[in-house]
Amino acid sequence: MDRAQSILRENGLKATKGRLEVLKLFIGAGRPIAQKEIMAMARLKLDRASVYRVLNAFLEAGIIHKAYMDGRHAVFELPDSCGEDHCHPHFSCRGCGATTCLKGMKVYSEGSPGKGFTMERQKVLIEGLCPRCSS
Amino acid sequence: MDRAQSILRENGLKATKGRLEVLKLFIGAGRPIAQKEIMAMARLKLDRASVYRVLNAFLEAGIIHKAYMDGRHAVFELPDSCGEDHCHPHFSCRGCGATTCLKGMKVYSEGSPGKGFTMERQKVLIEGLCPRCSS
DNA sequence: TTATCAATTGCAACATAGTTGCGTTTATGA
DNA sequence: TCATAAACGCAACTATGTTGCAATTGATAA
Repeated sequence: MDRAQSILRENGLKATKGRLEVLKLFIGAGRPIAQKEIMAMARLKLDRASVYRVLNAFLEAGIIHKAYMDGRHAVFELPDSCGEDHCHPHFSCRGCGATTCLKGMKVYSEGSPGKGFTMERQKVLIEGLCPRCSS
Repeated sequence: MDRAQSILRENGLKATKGRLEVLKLFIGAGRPIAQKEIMAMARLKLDRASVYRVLNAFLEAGIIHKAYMDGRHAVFELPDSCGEDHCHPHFSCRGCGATTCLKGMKVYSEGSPGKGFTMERQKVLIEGLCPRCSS
């Protein structure tokens, strides 16, 4: 029927109310969101523990990934166009705290980390002021 | 007398036992460290709250800066060679959890974040396996 | 050197993010 | 429809970090 349902099925996860709700929020948001926001946006009441379990199940299945840590809490997003090993940078606004994906930017690294280091993933977080808070 | 003392004086901070101890640990470590490590390495007993207050005082004064968030806890370091707006990337080992500064690497970004965004700081965290955990 | 006073500390309580155990409910597949 | 394993809600717990307050201590001035 809908996209959420088929994503869950593809990943061998039961299509429970909570999972559908959370997944639809991710699809609808189109930007990285945190557990707190999920609780606030969800129409049906979800238990905090259950939301974390849903997030962990999604993470394990690769349905979402951890965009970055914002202060003390994690921010998650659908992988969309980014691969596991290299993703678009994220922008975090110092003013309003909002998160944006900078899909138009690419980040290159120069030099090598050193002998013996195996690089698996690169996370880039850019901090500053968003258009609304800049003016 | 010693470097720690003069750093505190330059920044108008009282040279208390706790501050000297924490600052010496940073100087001695030569790598990013977390509050937990500070508690473990400190010879004289320091209160958890006091360590956080020392860290916050140092952050405010610019003596240290937050290298990045590792899971749920922050990792701090002396700024050394890196400016406020752009710093060397950090390497976090998936195996042993150790943190390393990749001072030999530089990170460039291509493209612009979009109209109206003001970029202030860029944080790069590279995850993978360190030489010891790779073999 | 000693007195003074604001800054700092230690303790305890609190806040927040995330996890876990357990009994109950629910989605799936036979 | 029924059986069953997975998922859920609740409550308790862990870990990181913060805050209020009384006691202590470092820097300055006498």
